[in-house]
Amino acid sequence: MRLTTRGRYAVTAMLDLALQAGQHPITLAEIAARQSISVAYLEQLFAKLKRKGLVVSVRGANGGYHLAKMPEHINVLEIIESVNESVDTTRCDHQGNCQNGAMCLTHDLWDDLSDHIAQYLRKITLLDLIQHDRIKTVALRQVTAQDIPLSSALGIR
Amino acid sequence: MRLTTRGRYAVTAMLDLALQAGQHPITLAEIAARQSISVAYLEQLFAKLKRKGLVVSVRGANGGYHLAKMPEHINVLEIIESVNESVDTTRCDHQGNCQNGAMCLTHDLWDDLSDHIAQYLRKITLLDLIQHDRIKTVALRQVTAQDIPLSSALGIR
DNA sequence: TATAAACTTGACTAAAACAGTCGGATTTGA
DNA sequence: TCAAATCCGACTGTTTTAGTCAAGTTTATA
Repeated sequence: MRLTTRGRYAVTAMLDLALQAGQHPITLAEIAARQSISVAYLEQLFAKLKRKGLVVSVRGANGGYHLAKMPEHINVLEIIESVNESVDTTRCDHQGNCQNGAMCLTHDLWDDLSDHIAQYLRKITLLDLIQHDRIKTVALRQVTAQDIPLSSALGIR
Repeated sequence: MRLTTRGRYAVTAMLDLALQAGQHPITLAEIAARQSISVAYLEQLFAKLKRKGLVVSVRGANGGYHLAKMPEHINVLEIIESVNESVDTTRCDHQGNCQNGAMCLTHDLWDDLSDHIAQYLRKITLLDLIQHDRIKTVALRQVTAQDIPLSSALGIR
């Protein structure tokens, strides 16, 4: 388990995709502009997200990306694991080369921690993130958001 | 929060120190032999552990290290943070340069996760680790352990 | 049917972190 | 005195991170 800015970018981009979801696909250029990530870097990340089946692409003009599943069926753990790929490699790999009991113990400790983190992140879906932060997100959204009335986004009517 | 082999080595070494605790200080050479870590690397780690007040040193011949506190008052989090020093630097540092709501959201997500991990690790003390793994540890300990009867270590009488 | 918009792929790079090593200096018990 | 031990700073090779760059392929649409 590695927690770096790459994982943060991936979650941010996926969240952006979820927030902008509609009929037409979303281009990386749009996400890049909104989230201040270079298109080239997003390409790298989305290649992995696509490979893991989290997004689907539409090639050619007017192409872009969609979420492959509903926001409530995509959790944060799978996003992070998609871009970081190698899940934690414990030195003493499950058995074998433990020098003695103490060595094995810290292995278990690390293993338990990994499970704990994984469980925590697996429970958080994109929908949770959208709902938790909807008001702030919409309020600060840039001019491109004019297609969504602020009042309805805020739940006012 | 970084979780690497450095942190694992530090916890292993501290646990070794706790298990061997007695009147005379424990040398790095002993720990190195038991845990298969080079003395040079241990020196680097123990310099940081000492700086953070987790161990005390005795210089000169017959010198070595002691735990600075009782095992129940040393938790895993402080050991890891001692050797990794830089606690997680979130790109969007608490406020300021958040490009928009979505960016801020992932910042919060990451922050919450860090808290969660920290809480988990802070609850685990060296004493917990000793007690949890006492049997295996003692059973596999090397020849130097002849001073502790296996039966008593196993709780048999 | 051009053509421009968009994804796709693979190679490349600078900087940082990791995982140590090495040489020497200092301290101190015996 | 001398050997055992900590202390200290500099150094190094490898891996990962965080990207960039160039050259494709695909496809809607004018």
